[in-house]
Amino acid sequence: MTEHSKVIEEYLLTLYKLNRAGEPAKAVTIANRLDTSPPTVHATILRMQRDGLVNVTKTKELALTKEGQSIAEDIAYRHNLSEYFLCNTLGIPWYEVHQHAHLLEHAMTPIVVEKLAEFLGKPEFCPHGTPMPGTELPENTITLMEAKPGMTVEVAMIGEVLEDSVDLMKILHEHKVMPGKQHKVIEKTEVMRSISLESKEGPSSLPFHVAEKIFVIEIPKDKKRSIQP
Amino acid sequence: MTEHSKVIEEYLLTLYKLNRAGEPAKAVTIANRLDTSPPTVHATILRMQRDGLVNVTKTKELALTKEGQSIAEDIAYRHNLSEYFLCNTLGIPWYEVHQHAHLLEHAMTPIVVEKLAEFLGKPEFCPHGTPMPGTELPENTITLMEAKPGMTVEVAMIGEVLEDSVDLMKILHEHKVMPGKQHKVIEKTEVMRSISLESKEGPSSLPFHVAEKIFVIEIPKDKKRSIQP
DNA sequence: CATTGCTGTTAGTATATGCTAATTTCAACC
DNA sequence: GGTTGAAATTAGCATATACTAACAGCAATG
Repeated sequence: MTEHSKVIEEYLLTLYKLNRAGEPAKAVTIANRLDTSPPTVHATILRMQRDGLVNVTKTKELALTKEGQSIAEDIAYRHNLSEYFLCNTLGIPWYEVHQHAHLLEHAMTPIVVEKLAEFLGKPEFCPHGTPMPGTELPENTITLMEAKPGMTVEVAMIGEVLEDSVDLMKILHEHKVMPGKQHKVIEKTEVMRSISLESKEGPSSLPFHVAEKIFVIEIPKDKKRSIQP
Repeated sequence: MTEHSKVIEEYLLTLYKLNRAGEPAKAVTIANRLDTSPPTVHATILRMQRDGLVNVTKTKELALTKEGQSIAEDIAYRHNLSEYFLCNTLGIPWYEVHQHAHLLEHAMTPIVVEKLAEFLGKPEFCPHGTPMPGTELPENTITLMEAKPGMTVEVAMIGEVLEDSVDLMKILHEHKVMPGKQHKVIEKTEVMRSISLESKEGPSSLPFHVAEKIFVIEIPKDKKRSIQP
């Protein structure tokens, strides 16, 4: 568990998130996500291989080593814990915390992590609904894309890819498409490539590529809005 | 107010602290404080000059520019605020917070600083008694070296130079030589080059070089221990 | 089967940060 | 006034992180 630079920590976290999202972990993907040139990514991955953090398969897939995985989980935890703190303790809007946590996650000593977790009551999900490493979303979680018209669903998690766009996040917030809120799926129109929803706050419409990254749980009819005032 | 690297922020903070302690700000001093070789310090200072953060006088003194000063104050504020948070909110011992804050101070966005300050109630002193930039110690503050035998003093601030040694800090803690605590000055022995104190917690003895860095306020006889249970 | 196009890789640079060894500068002291 | 010693500086080098331009490899597609 040596010390690693901010850059290396970013790469590890990116690989971790790609894994969790079930997306292939390739060098190009990192280049896109981190807005870095392919040669730079290439060189950095060579160093990470040298340092035993990743392995590169014959098909050029990047696989975290035991150590890489372990460090990545640590960073993800620090990130999610920071977000929880910023949102619930400091009152920064949930759709803005990501960017701030992005810096903090690299600046927390193990003691700070431990004490902060205690202070916050060992939360298991960040404000976007992302489970801490070691925790999982409920079995019956589906993406909003998979939800059928007529269903009432409760938002469980806003996919991490979406967090990078504050503008989009803000729109989701305005329509109350956020963890814990319930929405009824009205229709999915192929032509518009969008899904329309209806909630207490009014109607909204989300493009398919966004709906794919929003995870929800179906709410049986008789339990609708059980936790909504 | 461009973005500056962690390294540059460290240099700025070091210069700021040297200024406040009234010590001459030379390149060697930075080299010692930051445990960096003189050539490295030299090169870094050239970059800082180039970027308008410091000026070098004919006598090789390093002087912060307006901008350098402003950024340095900002960093000092983030540092002190972090320490206050770690100590008062998370319950990390006051003599250990410095090292953790050392990382956090470079990872706080303006919004986080603002919200954290509000949450903490805009504190004016860090756990070591260091005033936030803009705040000053009371006029009648003296160093423990200047206190006369027989005086009862209340510790106001543990000089920042001492914070780097956790071992020393821990000893100060064990003897309750910490902000807010009162001690009676028993004697100053030149031979031992140390000062002996006496408090409710018992006697203690501090070497001159440490006593020079501890700032205290004389407590008039009739007010002794007014705030101590 | 050959072309197209994405992905990966090499080559060549640049900057910030770090080091050691050697040299210069300058003030203080004999 | 000359010597000495600390401080500054130069030279030479190394590593991590970045870039562009150019090229290689390989799969999918016409």
